[in-house]
This record gives sequence, C-alpha cells and structure tokens, in this order.
Amino acid sequence: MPELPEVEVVRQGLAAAVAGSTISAVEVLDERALKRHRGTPLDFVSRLEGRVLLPASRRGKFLWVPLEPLAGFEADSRPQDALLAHLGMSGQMLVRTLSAPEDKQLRIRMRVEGPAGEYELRFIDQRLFGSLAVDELVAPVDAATERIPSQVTHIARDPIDPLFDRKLFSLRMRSTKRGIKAALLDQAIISGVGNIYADEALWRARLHWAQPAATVSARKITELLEHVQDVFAQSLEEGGTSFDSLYVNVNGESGYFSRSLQAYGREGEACPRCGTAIKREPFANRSSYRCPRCQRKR
DNA sequence: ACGGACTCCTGGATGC
DNA sequence: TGCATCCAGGAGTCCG
Repeated sequence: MPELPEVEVVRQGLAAAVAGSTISAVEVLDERALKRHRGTPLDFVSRLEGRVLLPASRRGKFLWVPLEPLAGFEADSRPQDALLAHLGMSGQMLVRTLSAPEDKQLRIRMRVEGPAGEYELRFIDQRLFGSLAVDELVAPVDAATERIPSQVTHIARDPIDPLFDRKLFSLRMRSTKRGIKAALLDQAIISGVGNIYADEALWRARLHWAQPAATVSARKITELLEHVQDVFAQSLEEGGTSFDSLYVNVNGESGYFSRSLQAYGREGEACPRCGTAIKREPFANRSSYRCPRCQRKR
C-alpha cells in the first residue's frame, strides 16, 4: 500500500503530534504485528514504556521514531534505539483520543503523554504485512549523517533524500538484466517506489515495464529518476494516494492523488497523452498498467 | 550470486 | 443469500 509519499505524510503527522511525548503504556493486541521485532511481545513493551519520543525519521517506506537515550547513557547522547514501523500493504499509524472507539484491526495500542495531554498512538493493519519493532540505531553503510535502524541498512536512500546518489543509481540500473520496473521496485537500488508510482513514472518516461534496465540509456535513466521525484512531490502535495480507507494520515484522513494518476488502475481508459486504451498486464503476482502505444518495448 | 517464485494475511468486489 | 474466486499501495526468504 503506502509508498514513499504516503509514508512521508504519516511521518510528518507523527513528528508534529508525538515528538517530546512519553509512552506510558503499550498493549499488544496481536503479536503478528511484531514480525520485525527481534524479541518477545513483553520485551517490545518493556523497551518502550517510559521512553520519550523524538522527531520521526524515514527512509523509503520505513518509518521510525528515535527514543531519547535512557538516563545514565549521557556519555553518548545520540539516540540508541527507535520505534520502527513498516506499514506493509495496509498499515496505519493513528493518533487518537483516549475516548475514541476502538478501530477495527487495531493491533497495537500505545498510551502517550504529551504537553497537550494524553492520547493514543494506534497501529492498525488489516493484512498484517506491516509491523512495529524496537530496533537498534546503527551507522548507515555510507557512514553519513544520522544513524538508522539496523533493519534499514540494506535499504538504499530514497530519491527525496538530499544524499541520494544519482550516479550510483544509474550505475546499478544499467548493470542489471532485469526489467526496468523490477529494478525500480528494488529497495536496495532506490527506495520508496512501489507499484503505483513505478507505473506512473514509467508512463511519464514512456518506458515499457519489461524493458531490460541495462538497455535504457543513461540519459533516459536520469529522466526516469526525475519523473519519480516529480510524481512523489506532486503526490505529497495532495496528501498521498488513497483508493479507500486503507491509506490515511495520522488523523484518519485520505489523500487525493488517486485523482491524478495517469496510468495505474486505469485499465481501458484513454491514455491522457495519446488516447489509446491503457492495458493491464500481469506482473510479479500483481499488475502493471501501461499505454500500449506510448510505452513500447524496444 | 542473481533473480524469479512463493509466502505471510484480511476483506471487498465480482461472478455463478 | 451463499459460496468461490480474484484482487489489493510490500518485502523477506528460498531455491534453481
């Protein structure tokens, strides 16, 4: 579900709502929502209760809230661990009042005390492909800037990260035999791109999803990257893509970018560029949408 | 060692 | 109305 723009909307919401707050109680309603936590549910709870939340960070589709170092660790006051979240296909992080009715598919509930009073941070996830964890913060492989959760070290920087390496991206794209879309979805090459934005960027770049990445010119790869950045920025401005209530911000509100999609999910509709009917094709157990005229394999 | 197939889940839409 | 089938914003793991 959520790709970079949606996760970024959630990150911004969390940073605004919870930074500086203290977790007073944690309730794990479904252990399957802790798939990424290396430890028991009890361990998860005890690592969080009493901890202070710092401003949320993100890389690609991974989101985390660093925890203020515990007293006694002032020698190195950088955060040592973080509450890590991946929303999977259907995960949500909601900021709710204590009296709000229980949400369907509520998996984990955290009671939080902030300057403005008490509230709840709720992890909701229909399909349980997402999860929360407490993870250790470590130096990133490129050793630059802030530390990141140990489970995120294999994830490439995303294209809205100022330290994103365009040359490395181009090099890696051009050295794989895979189709261009499969490469674009590889979070170790570029993070944050999922099925929707891959199709949108490929449509903008007039590329066929199965075009072997190594056969695409460096010039075209650069153009594709710019389209990814543009479509991310435009979606972010509209609060992300919501097809239904599965993707929402921390206040439970939908984004509007689904109205601006030009290829994804538009089977049979006219290509906004040439009028040809958009085609839906099977791709890696899901679907790809493309214009059969604008996006041909070469 | 790369890359495709499989797997983890729930629920809404569609078809017979 | 009921039941089966298909489909969905992801990614870790396994196997050839």
